[in-house]
Amino acid sequence: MGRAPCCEKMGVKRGPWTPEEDQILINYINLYGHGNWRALPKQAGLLRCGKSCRLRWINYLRPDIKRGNFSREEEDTIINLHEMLGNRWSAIAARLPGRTDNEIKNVWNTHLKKRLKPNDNKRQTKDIKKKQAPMNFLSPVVTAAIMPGSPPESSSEVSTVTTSENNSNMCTTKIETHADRVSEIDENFWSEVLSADNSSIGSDPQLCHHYFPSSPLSKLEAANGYGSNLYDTDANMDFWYNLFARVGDLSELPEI
DNA sequence: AAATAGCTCAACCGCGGCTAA
DNA sequence: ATTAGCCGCGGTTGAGCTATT
Repeated sequence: MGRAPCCEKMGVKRGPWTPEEDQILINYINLYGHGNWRALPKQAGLLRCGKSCRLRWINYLRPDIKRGNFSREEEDTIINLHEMLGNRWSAIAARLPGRTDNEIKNVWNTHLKKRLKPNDNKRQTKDIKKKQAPMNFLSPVVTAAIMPGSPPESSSEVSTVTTSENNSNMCTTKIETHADRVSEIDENFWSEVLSADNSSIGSDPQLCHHYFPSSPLSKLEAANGYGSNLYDTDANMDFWYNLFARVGDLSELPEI
């Protein structure tokens, strides 16, 4: 059975929004919010379907929208995130404050895709190096635990073994890269991660779950629930990316 | 100046996920 | 367990703008 159309085609206006319609929508949402998009147009007195109203608000009228051209930093962020996430525009947008998924999708399709094409390989190498840069928001102790030596030369050299032990409140995680490159990370490591500054950390728990289903975090979570706190608070993509880049080949990150 | 090709981006479409009945 | 409705997402479209011929 097919789904009913989102709105009746008869009597519903389509196409570009007029300033008057914008104002009506803004006024209504400012007064009553947007609990029910489907009911909104009727209540606000707009001859639009709810979907159209939602789109207009999300992509254009929201007060926190950043207008104007993308900075070089924003473009680089999009490129990096796209490399990891693919066409998950909303996930990418979540990490670019003030930018919408639609806008990012447009920028990617019109500019960035073309820009990347000629020297894709060079770009990827550069980006991977960038991702493996030291994490300044962590202490030298933790950084050293994550980055015990130079990065592995090739994926074939890397073996990943992750274990976690739970002795009441004590939690120890071993990350082995080569057999001769073993780091022990004690509970101070995780405490430090938990207390890391939000502004520098950001959050993307979903991404961590996607990328690192068998990560130390997941194992910790299974062992004593410690990891679940991390997911709920400061799961930082770059941080985890760097961490697990140490224990596995970047190119072997699981597909989302 | 006119025609046309290329580009941009707001808006639409259809699908899948989620949830309540 | 099934169905219906809503929301959000990603892909696509097309009007309007700009550059080129």
